[in-house]
Amino acid sequence: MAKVRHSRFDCTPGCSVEAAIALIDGKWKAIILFHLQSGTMRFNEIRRQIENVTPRMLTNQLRELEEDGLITRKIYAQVPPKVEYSLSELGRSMEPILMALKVWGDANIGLYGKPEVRNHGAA
Amino acid sequence: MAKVRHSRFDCTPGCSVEAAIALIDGKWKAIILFHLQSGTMRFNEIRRQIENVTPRMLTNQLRELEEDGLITRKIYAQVPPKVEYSLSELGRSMEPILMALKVWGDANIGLYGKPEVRNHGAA
DNA sequence: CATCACGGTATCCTTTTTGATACTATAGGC
DNA sequence: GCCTATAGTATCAAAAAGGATACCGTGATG
Repeated sequence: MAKVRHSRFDCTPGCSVEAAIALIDGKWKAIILFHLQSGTMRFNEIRRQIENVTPRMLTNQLRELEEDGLITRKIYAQVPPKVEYSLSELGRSMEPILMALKVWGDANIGLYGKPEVRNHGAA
Repeated sequence: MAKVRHSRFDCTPGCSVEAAIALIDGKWKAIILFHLQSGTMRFNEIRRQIENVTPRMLTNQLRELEEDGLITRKIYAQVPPKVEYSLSELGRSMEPILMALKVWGDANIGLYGKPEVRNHGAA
C-alpha cells in the first residue's frame, strides 16, 4: 500500500500485477473505491456505508488513496466541515479491476466467506 | 488472507470485492498466481521466478493459496523431493482479475512504482 | 564417506497494520 | 452558555505479516 508492502517495481514479469494490487491493498481501500464508483461521498457517508471502520482507519486509507492519486479530496471551508471524496481519473480507470473482483466474488463466495471448492477434507 | 485480514463477508454491497482481494492479498500471492497461469511449476522454479522471496514466505503463501482452493499441490514420492504447483479450476477462474491488474499496471505504472499522476508536489 | 539437490521447517525478531478510545475546533441552534 | 454535527487527531496497545538465518532427511553421485 502507499507504504512498501509490494515494492518489487523492478519488475520480473508479473510486477505490474503487484504494482496494481499494491494500490488496493489495505483493509478498506478496495471497498472505498468501490463505493466511490457510485459518486462523490462525504467522510461520514463513506463511514456509514462501510461501518465498523474506525475514523482513524478511514482517514488513513483515504489519505493513502489520495497520495496514490486514485481519489480526490475536496474541502469546503465551512463549519461544520464538509469534505467530499471522489474518484480521480486514475481511480476511475481501475473500474475493470474492481469489476473483475466483484464479479468473481459474487460468483465464488458462498456468502460465508471462502470460495466454494472446499470439498477435499482440510478444514 | 487466509487469515482474517478482510473478513467482512457479512456483506454490505462491495463485500464480494473484499472477499476476492482477500484471497490475493499477501505479499506474493498475486504474482504466484500470475506465474502459475503459464503452467505447472515446482517449488524452486517458482522461487527462482520471484526471487527474493524466502522459502518460508513462499511455503506460507503457497499453503494459503492451497487452503483457499486456488492452487493444487502434487507431491511425488521421490528423493530429492518433487512437488508441483498448479492452478486449480478456481484459481484459473481468477484470470480476469489477474489480467485486469496486469493491464492496469502495465498502463499506469511508470516503471518506478506509483502511478503517474503525481505532479502535485508530494514526493 | 562427503556432497549435492529439493522442498521444505524452526526460531527469533522487526516492521506494518489495525484497533480502541478519547479528544479537538467551530459555527449555528435552542 | 450548552449542545450538536462534521471531519478529523492523538495516543496506546495488540496483532499480523514479513524477513533472516540456520537446519532437516534422503537417495544418488563422486
